[in-house]
Amino acid sequence: MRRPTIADIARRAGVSSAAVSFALNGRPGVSEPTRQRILAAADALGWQPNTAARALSAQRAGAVGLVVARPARTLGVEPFFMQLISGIQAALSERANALLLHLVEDVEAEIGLYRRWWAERRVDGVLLVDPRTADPRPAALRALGMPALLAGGPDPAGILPGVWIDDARAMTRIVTHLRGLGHERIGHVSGPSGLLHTERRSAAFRAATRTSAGSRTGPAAVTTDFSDTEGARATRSLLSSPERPTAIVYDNDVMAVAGMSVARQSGLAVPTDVSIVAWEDSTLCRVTHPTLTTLSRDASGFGATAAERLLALIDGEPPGDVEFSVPELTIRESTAPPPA
Amino acid sequence: MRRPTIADIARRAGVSSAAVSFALNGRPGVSEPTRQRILAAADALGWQPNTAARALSAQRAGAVGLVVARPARTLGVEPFFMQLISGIQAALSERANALLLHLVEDVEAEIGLYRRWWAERRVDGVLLVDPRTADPRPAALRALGMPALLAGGPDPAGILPGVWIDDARAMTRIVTHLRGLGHERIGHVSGPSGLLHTERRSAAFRAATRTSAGSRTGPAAVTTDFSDTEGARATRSLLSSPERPTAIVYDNDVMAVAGMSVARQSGLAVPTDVSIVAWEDSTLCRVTHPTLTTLSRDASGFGATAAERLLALIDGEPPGDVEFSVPELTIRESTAPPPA
DNA sequence: CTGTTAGCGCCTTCAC
DNA sequence: GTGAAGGCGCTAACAG
Repeated sequence: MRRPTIADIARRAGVSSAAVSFALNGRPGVSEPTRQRILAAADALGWQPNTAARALSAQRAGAVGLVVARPARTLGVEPFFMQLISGIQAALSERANALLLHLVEDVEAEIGLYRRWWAERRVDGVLLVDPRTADPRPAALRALGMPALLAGGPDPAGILPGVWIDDARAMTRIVTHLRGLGHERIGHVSGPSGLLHTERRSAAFRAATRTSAGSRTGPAAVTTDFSDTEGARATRSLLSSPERPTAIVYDNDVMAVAGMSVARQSGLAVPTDVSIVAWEDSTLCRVTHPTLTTLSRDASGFGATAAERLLALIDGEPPGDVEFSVPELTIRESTAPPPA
Repeated sequence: MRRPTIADIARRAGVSSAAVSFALNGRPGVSEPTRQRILAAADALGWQPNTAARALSAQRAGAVGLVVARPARTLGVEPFFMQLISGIQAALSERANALLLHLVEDVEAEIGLYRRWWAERRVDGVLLVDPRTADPRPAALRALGMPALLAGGPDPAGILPGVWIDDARAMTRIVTHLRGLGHERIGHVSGPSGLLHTERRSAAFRAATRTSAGSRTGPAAVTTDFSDTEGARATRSLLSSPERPTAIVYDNDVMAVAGMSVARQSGLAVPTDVSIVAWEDSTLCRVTHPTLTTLSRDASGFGATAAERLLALIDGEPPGDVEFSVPELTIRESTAPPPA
């Protein structure tokens, strides 16, 4: 049996298909009794709009895209992503939009995909994640004329509107906590320098650890590729420096765990000899001993906000940046006062 | 500037739009020189087919759906999922299909979404994951007449075709390895009993640990919800049982890590006093000390195979089950001969 | 207030 | 070989 169409409803209700369309979309043009009759008929038939037809007619795909240019391996370990997606969908579902997810190798492939999606009218807009310094994507998207929103930072190029979490204040919050415990030499194991949020955190770290006299109170920060291997290497480097830190802040959870192992192997106890803070809460941070003090973000809410903003953008509303809430610090067992 | 249409190409090449359609789809009806002229024109214009129009005309959405009914929290920690998605897309992209991903609360919501997607013609078919015992989904999908494929097991109801990884042989492989090291009392910390793959693993575990005399050689297996908390609890229970095992097999990585901590707190060394095997390799398994011996599956290849089968099903090819490769055992530091 | 009509962009039968 | 015409299902002008 064929799926019911508007024509079927029209026939059943004894009206024209235009009347049905009006009634279904709740707009003026039909009398109330007729509208009721039409709705009843549609309901009886179990009618649902055909996405393709609607998209063709409305010039709107009813879908937005999310492309991720990261190795799947890295993603799997980040609870942040799934939460983000979950939030994005909560917002999209409310407005009957779908999410197209695609994983690619690099930014070039990502741009290629945007080009294709836009030419095919497969999506109405896209959500960009992982903004980078010297990011080619905003300009490419502008050239395409494709609605897009940067989830993860304000666009330094000033091209795309963005939604972001305040990394700087989050970092300040962490450093304040450590300072409050009495730490003076704090280390930072950051992510790759090409990522914008990494840069923001590092800048904030430098600012927060600068003493009133103007000199820094800890060893230099170390950059990594976010992997456990580099997290371990960075930790070794910090712990063997002349100004050995009494606390270390890691830019993700995996590196924090790896770093904790290194500290222990070096004969240092956590948190007695060295305190550890991880950026991003996850199961991983709760199964270790000691459990980790972490920075917890509302990834889901962040995703929802980003999706809503994108939808508004697609609807032609004026673009605008939105700064999302500051993450909370969840204090667990890995942070304590420094050794006397 | 408007996006180019077939009519534009036709005008530019000086032919009818039907000729363009024939040329573009590589079917007879146009002379070779004309075809070339048309292709050149299309290329010059940067034409790409409009998905909505094509979908409407072809009665085919060019997209498949993947609904996941699990808390986002749980997913994030499973590298398996992202790898799976990555593989699915590799296969879909080749045939210009898109993937719609959606996370829901439970199986009822999942079925509701299938119903809507199908009524809206939003997707051409779906990939089901996490098959359960007494799973309502296959019957629901059959009632809808929606193409669907079970990724993760043969359908016990015999309704949907499936693609799966041989959990039984994988488990046998693990037990054989432990037996080879000399272990006789082996424990199993499994996932929730409602999941089919959990059931298969447990059954295989019971079969493999049964001695020739017919009695089992270890304590009873313990079921969990896959969380670190229950993994820890299960480990405590096993280690305090009268027949304390010298080796424990965990159904995921998070529980294995939690279990290792518990063992250590109980004063047992890993692997000297107790060996540990995790199901599913992940970063997590490599940042611990000792590093974990794990069962590594080709999630990406598995996803690609599943997607290909689904596409074939949508094309009307006869359904058929496919058993995917048996996972490899990656031997690391957490397994060793039992204490004498 | 209602109904007729003409597209949205693509594909495909059917005459030429 | 090629062109004209109609339909996929829905929406939006435009008359009635």
